[in-house]
Amino acid sequence: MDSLDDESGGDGHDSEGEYEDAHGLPVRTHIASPQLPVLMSWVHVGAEQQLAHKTLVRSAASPNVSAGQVIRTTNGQTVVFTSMAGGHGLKQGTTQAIAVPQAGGGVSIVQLQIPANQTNVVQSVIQPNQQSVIQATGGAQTVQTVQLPKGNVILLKGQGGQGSVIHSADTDGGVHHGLQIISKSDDGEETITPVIFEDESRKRREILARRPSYRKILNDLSSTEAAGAVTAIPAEIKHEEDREGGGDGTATIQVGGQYLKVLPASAIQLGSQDGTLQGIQTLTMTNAGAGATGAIVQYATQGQDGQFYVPVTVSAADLQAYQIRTPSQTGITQGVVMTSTGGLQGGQVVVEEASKKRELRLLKNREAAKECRRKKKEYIKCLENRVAVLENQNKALIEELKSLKELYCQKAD
DNA sequence: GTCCGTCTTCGTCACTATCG
DNA sequence: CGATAGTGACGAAGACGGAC
Repeated sequence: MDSLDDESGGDGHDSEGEYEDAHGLPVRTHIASPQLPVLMSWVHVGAEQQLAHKTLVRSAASPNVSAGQVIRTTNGQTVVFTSMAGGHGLKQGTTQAIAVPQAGGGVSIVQLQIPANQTNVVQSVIQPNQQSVIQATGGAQTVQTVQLPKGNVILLKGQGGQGSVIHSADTDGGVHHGLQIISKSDDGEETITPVIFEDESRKRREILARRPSYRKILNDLSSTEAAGAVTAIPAEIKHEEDREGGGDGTATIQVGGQYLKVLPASAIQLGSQDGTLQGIQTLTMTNAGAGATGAIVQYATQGQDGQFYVPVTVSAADLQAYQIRTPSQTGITQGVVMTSTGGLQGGQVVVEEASKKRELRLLKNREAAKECRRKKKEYIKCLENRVAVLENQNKALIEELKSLKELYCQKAD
């Protein structure tokens, strides 16, 4: 682990460590607190703070949260937890856990044990993907060493010298915690964004129980992301490449989810984006020649209920409109209108529009599916995180109970 | 190296909820 | 009521590990 590097901050309890993040940038971490950093909610730092990662910090501490925690980044890379004295902070003599979800996956559980009757300064060197240590000093002498699980990172990372400060102002008896993020740009301009904490984790759990979908669960996050705000996210909160539909310049017709490549020679070939055909097997159209009076369209379909309607004979003089329908399960009719008066120019516009419309829809749906899966992953991760946190809490409570029992027995003796 | 089973990821479809 | 987003279900493709 890196050496600890004490440094006095505004409250006199600052100390910090340094490591390189995943991008090779130096990240200095700093956790200092006479009590423990007690963040009862997910703290999300949006893009407007120019942070490379979402910052999610949560503590599984008791609902009695004291005001005065500070999470500070210097050049966007230093994290400071500071809890001011007073308020309804963590009780001394307890063990607390901070769960830190990782941007690349995984969750770090930081467990901090606070000795009784001592002033606690928690010093930390948090190293990614390494076993790290938080030291909590009690008073002048006592040092409590707490191990962080592998892979822990408190992600508060800025870019280009930008820094962010999450500051909690003391408020009314610790009931509400007016945390703020102060983003400092290169020119020294400060942007203060309030951190909205919901009151209790229990409330959030209840919300979770009522929420049937990831959308709703993550609604808070989404809204705050859009606003660029830093806000509390329910405890159960919470990217990629696209494949563009290729176009070879040939007009395509969309029929029942398939693509018909329209060739100038009045021949229609069936094709799909991935070369496979579902349901529609063949579609051939032959013109008897430029002067011919008829066109024969053969359309064979297989599977589903692929009904279709095609004119079998058409007059060259007429505006020939072929409408091929494959009533899908949704009832959406994907019609194709094409003219065959010597060419397919007029129909190509319509065809292209339909094709583009479909491609756009597929693209959007693709994106939506990705986003949905991402949220689902996050959701599952958060549930797992909650389990870990609650297990830690449970362990701590058991320990506390044990010690109280011992104390009681001693007094009884 | 090959085959096979399992797992993961992704695209698509179908359906529902929501919104204007 | 139509457009859109969200999500479950399904299948395809690839990765991966184990058995041979």
